[in-house]
Amino acid sequence: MKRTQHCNELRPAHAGQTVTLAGWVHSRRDLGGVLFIDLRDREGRTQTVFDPADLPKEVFDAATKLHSESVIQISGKVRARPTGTENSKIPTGQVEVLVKELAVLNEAAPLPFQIDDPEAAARVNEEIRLQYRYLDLRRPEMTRNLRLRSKVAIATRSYMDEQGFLEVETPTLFKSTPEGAREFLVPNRREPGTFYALPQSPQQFKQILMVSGVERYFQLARCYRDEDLRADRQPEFTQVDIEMSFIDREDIYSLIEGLLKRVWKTALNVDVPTPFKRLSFDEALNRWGIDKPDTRFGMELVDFTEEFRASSFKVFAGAIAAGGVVKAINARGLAGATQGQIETMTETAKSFGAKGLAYIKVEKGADGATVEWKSPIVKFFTEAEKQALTTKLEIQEGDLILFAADQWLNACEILGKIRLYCADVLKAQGKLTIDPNRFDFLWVVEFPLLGFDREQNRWYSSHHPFTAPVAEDIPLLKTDPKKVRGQHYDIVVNGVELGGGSIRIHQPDVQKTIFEELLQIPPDETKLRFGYMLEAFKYGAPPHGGIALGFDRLIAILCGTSSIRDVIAFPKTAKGTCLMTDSPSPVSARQLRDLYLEVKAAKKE
RNA sequence: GGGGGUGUAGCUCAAUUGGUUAGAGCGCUGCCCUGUCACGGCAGAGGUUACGGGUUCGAGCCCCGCCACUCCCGCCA
Repeated sequence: MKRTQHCNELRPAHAGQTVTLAGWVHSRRDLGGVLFIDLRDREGRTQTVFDPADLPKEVFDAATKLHSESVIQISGKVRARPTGTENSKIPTGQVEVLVKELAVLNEAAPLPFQIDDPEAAARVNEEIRLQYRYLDLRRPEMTRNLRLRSKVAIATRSYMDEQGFLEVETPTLFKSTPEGAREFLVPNRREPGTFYALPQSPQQFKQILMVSGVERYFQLARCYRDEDLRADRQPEFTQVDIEMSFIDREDIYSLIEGLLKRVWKTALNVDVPTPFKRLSFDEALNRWGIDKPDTRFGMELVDFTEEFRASSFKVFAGAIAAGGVVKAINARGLAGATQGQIETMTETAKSFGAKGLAYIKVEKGADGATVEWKSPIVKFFTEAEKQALTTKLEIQEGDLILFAADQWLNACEILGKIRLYCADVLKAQGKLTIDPNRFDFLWVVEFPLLGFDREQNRWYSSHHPFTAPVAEDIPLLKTDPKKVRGQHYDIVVNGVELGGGSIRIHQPDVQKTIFEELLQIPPDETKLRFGYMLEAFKYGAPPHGGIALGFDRLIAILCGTSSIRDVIAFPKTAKGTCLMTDSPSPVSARQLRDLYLEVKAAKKE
């Protein structure tokens, strides 16, 4: 071994021992005579002392020339630091190593950015951090993220093993199934014109594994989707993929609650209370206007449909007459919203097809004593209507009331977006604070199985076509598909969708109804795309279901970062490129020829 | 595909809103300094203001285009 201890190991008890350490030059403090070098490795750092009175001149001179991040190995004697020079900021601060020997293992060139100052390094442009990712990853914050990710992966594996699950790997060279996300394609050299696709998820393989009798499957599976990226979306990402046989929804809930309890305990030493709250899709929309509510703050949606049914304010009464609803939220403390902020919210409403956004600013009146409702619409309201608003929204001075009048889903979603926007504004103003250690876990259940696509005039699966309907709703499939609830569940924490899954259809006739009658996929196409699955299901398919958790998002939440790039060792940019390796990149004419491919796009300069 | 933001020294940022020779901190180079730990002090080098056009007597700043990074919408069964 090139070292006897790591850089976070030496304590006063080691005094007198001769040790060898190796690592990176974290910082150098040359006082002209004595020279200090902080040596850093993965575990921490240790101060080493070079004393010219005690060292050959060549060794001391070599030490004075060392650059930050050069890799060195030193040997010397551990000693307690002289009284008054201890450093309480680091765990090894009571001791230092008096260097006798120095070996420069690798001399570092001047750095493209500093990594020894955490605050400065965190502000460095991400473009440069990605280009020199190996330097970025040396920063303790990034090392911590990698370490936490590893711990959670291992905790997940051991929990799943304890629960009787088998870890099974599934192919990444898969069949193209052009439903859902756009796929990455891999040309097949052996038969020109045919392609593999990288899987969007191991969905079909894991269901086949249930037919195989595996009963309990899991995998930390790499998934690939060729869609545009976001802070929480990468073209390749990792899922904790799970599938079980002979179970109901309740079994999945308790399994995942146990897993997350274990993960939070392992990663943060936090005890997560279980079971988690459960919300129906309807309730989530009704109260928070979104199917992944952040319940760490209030500002819930309040319904005023009955109060305004006969209103002389035609915008509201008209929406209700057309079968819609009137809902409102109270953004407490936001009466001082700027014109720009109101404008932003109005644009949000309009993007959902609303004509505008009705609001009331509740401010101190001109006389300074009474409270005045400043709003273009309040003149249309009766006293009874105003009274209802005051009571149900608990209106007081400083409030901003925002309305949506539209079809139920649309009205909810508009206010759901605006609620989150208001929360951001209030957070920025310091009027809303959320405990960073608070985690509001909840299940959202009873999603509608199907949605209706007006443009294509057909139904589509709101989750995926293998999701089982709630048993008692099966008769409705042929009479009133809209009312059919799916056995689908999402796990949500703090407004982030951590994962989702469903109990699957295991009866071929139900599956056939979904494919052919509702999704209107022609039988021959069904056979082409899913034939092997339907075939497999003919030979004894157990009832089964599963779930997939976004592992990168999970780690990001645990690390307290909003970008999953911070928890992936080598992430890609928003355009899907790798700045370190400069990929994707062109290939040789020969490679293309081997694949029988021709590039038709104009060459870029 | 659409919208917003950013791009000035190796890094992080300034540049009095179109006006003389584009500055600072850190880093880098050299010198000084024997108890520092973001060591300190002195001196120095370092710029095609992302790139390409345009307007102007004059552009880092205004206009057009383009590239990269980033955030959002669409998209992500």
